Amino acid sequence: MFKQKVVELLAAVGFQHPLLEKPDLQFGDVAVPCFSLAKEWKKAPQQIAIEITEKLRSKQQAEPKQFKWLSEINSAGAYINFKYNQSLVANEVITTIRTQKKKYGYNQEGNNKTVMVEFSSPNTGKPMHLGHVRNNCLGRAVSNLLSASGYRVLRASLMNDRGAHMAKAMVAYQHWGERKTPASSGKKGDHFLGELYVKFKQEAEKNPILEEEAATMLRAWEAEDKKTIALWKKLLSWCVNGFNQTYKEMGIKFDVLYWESKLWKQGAELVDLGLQKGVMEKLEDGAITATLEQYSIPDKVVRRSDGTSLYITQDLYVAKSRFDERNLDRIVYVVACEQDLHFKQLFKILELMGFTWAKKCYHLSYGMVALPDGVMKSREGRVVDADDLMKEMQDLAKKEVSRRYPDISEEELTLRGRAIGLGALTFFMLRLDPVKELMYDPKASISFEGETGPYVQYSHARICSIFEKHEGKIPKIKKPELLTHQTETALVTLLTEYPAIVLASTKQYDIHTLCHYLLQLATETNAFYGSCQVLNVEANLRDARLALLDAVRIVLKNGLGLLGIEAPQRM
RNA sequence: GCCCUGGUAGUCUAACUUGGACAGGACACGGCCCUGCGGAGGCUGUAGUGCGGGUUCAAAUCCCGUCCGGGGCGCCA
Repeated sequence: MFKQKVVELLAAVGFQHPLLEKPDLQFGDVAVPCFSLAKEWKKAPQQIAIEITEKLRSKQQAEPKQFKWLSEINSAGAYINFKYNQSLVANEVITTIRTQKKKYGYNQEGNNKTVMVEFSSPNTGKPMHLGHVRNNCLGRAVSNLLSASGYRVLRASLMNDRGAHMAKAMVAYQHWGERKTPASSGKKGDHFLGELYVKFKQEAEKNPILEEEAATMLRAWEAEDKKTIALWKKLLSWCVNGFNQTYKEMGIKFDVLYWESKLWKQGAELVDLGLQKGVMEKLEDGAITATLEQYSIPDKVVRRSDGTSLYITQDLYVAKSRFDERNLDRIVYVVACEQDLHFKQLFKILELMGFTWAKKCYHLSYGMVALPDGVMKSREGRVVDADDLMKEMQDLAKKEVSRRYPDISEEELTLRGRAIGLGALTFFMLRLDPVKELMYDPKASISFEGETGPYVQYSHARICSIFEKHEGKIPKIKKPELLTHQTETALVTLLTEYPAIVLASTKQYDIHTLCHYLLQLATETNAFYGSCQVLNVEANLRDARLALLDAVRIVLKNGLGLLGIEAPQRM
């Protein structure tokens, strides 16, 4: 909120569009490099910095009121450094945070426009794995961030509930299911099916006839054979029940579910339209392809020679129907980088078809999640199962908690274990730039030291503990000018930056930026304790520090909330 | 083979869009703080831009080449 004032000040002395940087503490709170003006003004940047600083200072003398939020303006080399009037800034930011509470950091960038975020989109018939965990975490965080930026968010998932993988599970069930059910065997529905799927893979290697059976099963499904459909529905409902348990465990909810089984034939009229518009052309054997070669993208077949449609045909249809029906401002597809080309083709076709909303489609691509010894592939049987992983993390967290608090109740232990275990997992998934491949190292992920979710949660809980010691009293800030220690002013400055971090994180889908901000805030808070006492000091100073910590606590909780992580009061 | 993407200390990573003040942080390793308002902490030391060119007053950042990793190139999803 004060950066904007700096921009205005500079504009008043003829420096348009300055770049604001965060300098080293010794220099000030905001720094502006003058290199960009060197050419235009035909002067050395150092000289420019001195001149602008002089101008600002004389302005400051003329109208001191306008500058009361600034304490110093200095030039240093090619930089102009601004130092805030700390007590004024501290008072304003702390009061703002404590007034807005949960809403601090929100903005109205979205202006209530609607965005759909499609994520997760699992294949039924197999349980979710580590890759889905990253996807779910990203999808949830992006949704939360967009929501905080004033968008109406529709969380959507496209369930891939038909096709070869389901047919195989169905064949496997007929052979080896022995009339068992998830309930009778005490298994989660998706795991129950997952085991059948693996069984099919193993048996099919020995007995190729099974593949033919699966193909027959798929044809029967497509022909809507009654018995086949009944079997499919039974297996599907088991699987969906299983998924719902996983989503519940993660705390993820969807607003809209799409079912491939209801959509897979759609899109024919778009292909006809594409032909009319010359975006698509018929091949010799009757298949139809979108011609993209002139845009350096490989052509893409959108209708088979037998007249049936393909996955991308469905995607074309689904995109159009979403924009037609829901007045969307944007769709964000959270899908792994394997499908980069698919989305490139999809978006290009939509654009060539003349849909103006095509440019509002965004593929949030993320790198593969790997195990230390190679990439995860379900058929290799080295899958890290999502449910197992979440349970493992919670067990580890519980172990840590009970080691520290042996007398804790089982109920409380479960709550904390859940918050900490899932927090660790979620933060681990979100702390990296999405384009980077993520190596899932079980040992590193369970560590509670370093750049982790539990570290941020710990900082929050530690503040809560101080308030508890103070009998829950939350004082007003009376003398913000007492917050003069280096660690205090650093915290205040960090707090002012939070809304800008949220906005930047949202605009660029850079969730890891928010993660790093929270780590920094947590580190700075812990450093603060090292040099400042809170409760055992004079009352006005104590209250000022408590007010500061209260604001930090709110921001930590808000930030973790956006990431989809709980902020427990005790750990 | 072609296309996309990444390469930053022993390991992982930030900054790359918009080139600028000693490349920021974490883990590991070494030293210190050890009856603390929660040590799940703080302070501190060592150590880094794959390689080769180019543009620029200035390059981790932009351009070209090269090497290495990952992904993709189906009338599969």
